[in-house]
Amino acid sequence: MYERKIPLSLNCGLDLIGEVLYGKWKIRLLWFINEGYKRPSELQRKIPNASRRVLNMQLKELEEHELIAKKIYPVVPPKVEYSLTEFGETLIPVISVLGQWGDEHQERLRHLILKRLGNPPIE
Amino acid sequence: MYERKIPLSLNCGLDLIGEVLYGKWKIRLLWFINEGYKRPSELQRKIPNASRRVLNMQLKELEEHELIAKKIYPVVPPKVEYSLTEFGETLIPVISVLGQWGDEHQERLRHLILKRLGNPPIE
DNA sequence: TCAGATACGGATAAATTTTTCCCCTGTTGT
DNA sequence: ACAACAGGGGAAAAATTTATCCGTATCTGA
Repeated sequence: MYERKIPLSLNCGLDLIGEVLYGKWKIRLLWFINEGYKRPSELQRKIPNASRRVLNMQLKELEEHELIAKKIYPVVPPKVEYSLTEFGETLIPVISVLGQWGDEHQERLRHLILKRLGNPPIE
Repeated sequence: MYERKIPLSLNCGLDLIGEVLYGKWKIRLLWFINEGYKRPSELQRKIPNASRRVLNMQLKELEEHELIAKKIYPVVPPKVEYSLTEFGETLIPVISVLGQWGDEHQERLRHLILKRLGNPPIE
């Protein structure tokens, strides 16, 4: 695994939540799992822009942070299901607040973001 | 400036808020500005782990996203003060929710994060 | 038998972000 | 005269995160 070279700060709550939520797709993974999309292949279809590899890596991190649980069914073809842990569920209202703010201000945000970026490739 | 090569997604509120809040120090900058630390040098002292350069860059992005306003006093030695815009203020409750979650679960989080990372350099 | 679905993971490359280093302006204090 | 502080910013290196490409398995349906 990658070995950090720059010191980590874990002083306040913001540092801590940042540590478990940073990662391009983590919030969306939590969200979709909460909505009932449990299997890796379902999640990959919900987030087609992400490479299969990163989703697996981020799922593993979420699991190591005890936000989700992974259940492997010993069947063939393989079947895996993720679910939120109790701890992970406490994060749902938080993510919901984030999403609401974004939704409430969508137009303004979209405009500001695009303005700042010139002509970025979208979607 | 850096020119994006990977497409941006701006579909849902989560994408949008992510776009303005991602950046290692942005949330903390907003927080400290809200607490009354307005001048660049004060902010740098509050966040000594960040390089001076990045703070300036992230402040500029926050400004372009209209979350903060920059006032330059034409005096010598130079004096600059940042403040939250009305728009930026709407984000404070959101950040507060993030911080609270992190605070509530600090012990568990600290433990989980350190466990996953082996022996990371801290602070 | 071959294509496709399910799932996992190593190695390497590319993209992106952050740090480091050096330089600029002008005033104040020693 | 010189260091320190106030505020900036360009260029390049380093750190970190994501993407791409490949290879592992077993079973099902055409």
